[in-house]
Amino acid sequence: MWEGPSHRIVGGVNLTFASGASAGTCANVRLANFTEKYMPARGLVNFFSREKSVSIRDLARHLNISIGTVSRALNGKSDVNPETRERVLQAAKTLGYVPNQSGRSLRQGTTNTIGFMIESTVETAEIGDSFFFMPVFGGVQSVFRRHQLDLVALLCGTDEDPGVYLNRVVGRRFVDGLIISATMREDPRIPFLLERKIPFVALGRSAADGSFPWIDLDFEGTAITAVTRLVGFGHKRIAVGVPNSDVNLGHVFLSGYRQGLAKGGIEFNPDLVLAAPSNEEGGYQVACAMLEQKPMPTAVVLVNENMAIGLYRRFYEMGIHPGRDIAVIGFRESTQSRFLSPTLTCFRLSLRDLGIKLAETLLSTMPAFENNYPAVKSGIIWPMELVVGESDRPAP
Amino acid sequence: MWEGPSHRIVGGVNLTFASGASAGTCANVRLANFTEKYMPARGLVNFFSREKSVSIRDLARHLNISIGTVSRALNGKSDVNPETRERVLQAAKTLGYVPNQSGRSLRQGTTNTIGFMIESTVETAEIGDSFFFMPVFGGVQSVFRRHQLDLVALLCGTDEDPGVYLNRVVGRRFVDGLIISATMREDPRIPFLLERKIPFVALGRSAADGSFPWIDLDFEGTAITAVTRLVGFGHKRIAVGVPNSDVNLGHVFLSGYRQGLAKGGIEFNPDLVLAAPSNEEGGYQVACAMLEQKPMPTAVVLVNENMAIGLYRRFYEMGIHPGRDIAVIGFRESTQSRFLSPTLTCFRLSLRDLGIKLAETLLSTMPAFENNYPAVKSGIIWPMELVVGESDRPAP
DNA sequence: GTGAAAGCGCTAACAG
DNA sequence: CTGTTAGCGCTTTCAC
Repeated sequence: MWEGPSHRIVGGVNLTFASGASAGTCANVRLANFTEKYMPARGLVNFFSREKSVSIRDLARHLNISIGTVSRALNGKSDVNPETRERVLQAAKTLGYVPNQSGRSLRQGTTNTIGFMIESTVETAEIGDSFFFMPVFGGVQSVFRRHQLDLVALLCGTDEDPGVYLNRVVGRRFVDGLIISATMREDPRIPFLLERKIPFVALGRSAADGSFPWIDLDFEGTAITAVTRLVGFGHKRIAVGVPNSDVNLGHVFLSGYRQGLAKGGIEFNPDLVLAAPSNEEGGYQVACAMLEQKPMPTAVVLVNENMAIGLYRRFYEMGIHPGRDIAVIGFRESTQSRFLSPTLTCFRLSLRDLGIKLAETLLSTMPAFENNYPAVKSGIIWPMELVVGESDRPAP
Repeated sequence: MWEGPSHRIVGGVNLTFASGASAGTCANVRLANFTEKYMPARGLVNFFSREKSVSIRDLARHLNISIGTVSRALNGKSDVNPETRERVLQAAKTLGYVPNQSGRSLRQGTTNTIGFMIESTVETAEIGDSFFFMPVFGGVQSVFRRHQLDLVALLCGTDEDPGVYLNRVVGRRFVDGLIISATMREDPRIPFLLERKIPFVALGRSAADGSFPWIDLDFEGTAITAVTRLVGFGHKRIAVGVPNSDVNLGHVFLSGYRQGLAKGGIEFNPDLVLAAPSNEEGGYQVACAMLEQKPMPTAVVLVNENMAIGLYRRFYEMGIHPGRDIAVIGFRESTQSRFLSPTLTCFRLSLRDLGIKLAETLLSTMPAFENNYPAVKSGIIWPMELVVGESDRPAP
């Protein structure tokens, strides 16, 4: 993992400073030497029929043994002659046999597939950049592979109700378990899954009555840390950018913001709570709202790092420089936040580790795997460490 | 769709200018009023058993008719008494019946599921930001919904070979069709899918011998347009940032770059071709490489808009301002490129429409749907229109 | 217009 | 250790 030297990591008691003002490294630039031209496509063939694939019966016939034995050999059952097993495995390989999942699922009642439900609506995609999800997926998969489980992302379209979608997915027995994200404050998916006894874990808390397995980023802690840091710099008017949807993390973040203020002896001012979409445009709007206030806040804490880009832009248009004229603390460290100018003060976490924990938590709730994973006793709040950038240095 | 007024859209013969220097809008900022604190989770219940779901047999028993009739009623067959159908539908609703997909698939040989294969490796995720994929997914789904097809994203992990993964997905009969992305110059997935006669469409050309259905962004045309524009501004030393992987779009983009140079009467200089990862860090590296050259190129064309962020950063560190001291043209217009400072000159496309076309192209190759969709005669190059930002105005 | 029955590919139970 | 068989849930003949 590449790390920009201009960030100082502040985690727990450790405080490290890096030298230099450079955000990146110049290593690994290679000159390309592509000379060939791409080949234009010719006419298209038609795809009329799917080839019949080889079934377990074909395999058995080919080996002149029964399908039961083949099945047992393939599934690693103990009561099968090693030599026979070898022959079966060999034949399976040469014939290109892959078990039909529908057949297995129908028989076993499991699909060996886990779904990660992500919503593609703009509003709910609070943490929805793929450079968020991709490493999380990677971590999840690294665990699932050990158990021959496949991960698929379930894409609930904009024009479909998440509840209806979930009902279909669950009813069809499409997956053995679910990871849900973008948890709402009141999220009907949770009682639904609990009632159906579908194993699941939520990426994000909710306010739902009744408990369920979840992991959430430390929105509360980061907000407290950020506000406390700004108060320490002498800031008094600290704005906060929160989502304008009912996604629960907004409530949690705001709670932390208020706790941080209280800790610093500063009175909460509702006018400084600015709700906007958790993206670049939302950040632009937050900056606009700040500019209208008199006196203008001297600092702002954002629930989402993408907001920083739009916020920077609006301030840039006004000749206001973050880190010089105003203090900005973003949320999650991302490639972008490292390469912004000025680099963004924000919080770091290992998305891959988060994915691993999500997977382990899910498996601990599944009958087939619970022996391998200790039951999670309660929700998990994922710690994040402060990464000091250039955007929040000045005291007012 | 929100549109930043500072961009002038230049598409075909139309040329529109917007006034003002603002990149965004201040509308729709709402003050939040979240007062309640989130509820902490209590202890966890254990999830030991999945509830037995209602089968078609249960439904039949409940209605005192045969399962065959129930099936026909649910599937909209004509030879069923309207009254009976009504009773069945009603009962299905009240009992919460959802057909088991494995049963259907086993019987019908289709899964009613389409897979969109995305690779989570950093290197291959050339166009891998979710604000790319999400709208594409949305478009795809809007078409699939008409045919009761579900879209799932197939996540090929970093530690798994795409070929092995694809083989498993296909062999298991997990999906009826596939959309593959991040097409490599020589992509073994393509002959594999062609040979197995699995319906698919590729997002991205390849150099593969033999034809197949694909849609690709106009990397060639955009490169030509960008270079021609820069040449028109008087630039002579124009660098190009391309991917450092074998993803085919790099070759195509470079081809367009060379064509643009040739058109402008400028000799191709291999030293100006800079290969780097298609992300912020890569852009940083490209800027580094440019800074080392003497004389420094006066303009640069990037194959990926994320590179612009890192490139901006490196130039910022050196006090070099894009749009004033150097000309930058990025690739795809994104929320980020609109909110960068200066805004990025780049190219616009409708990702949703792209998704729609992908879906339609795929369906045209599937026996069950080909009647509804005209066969695509060859690969499709998706047009993009120039969006003039602030990053490329000056002639040197 | 409906019921009965076969069978998709697979695994598990049981008999030998 | 291996073969036989039942049956997972569903759709689709075919008979009536």
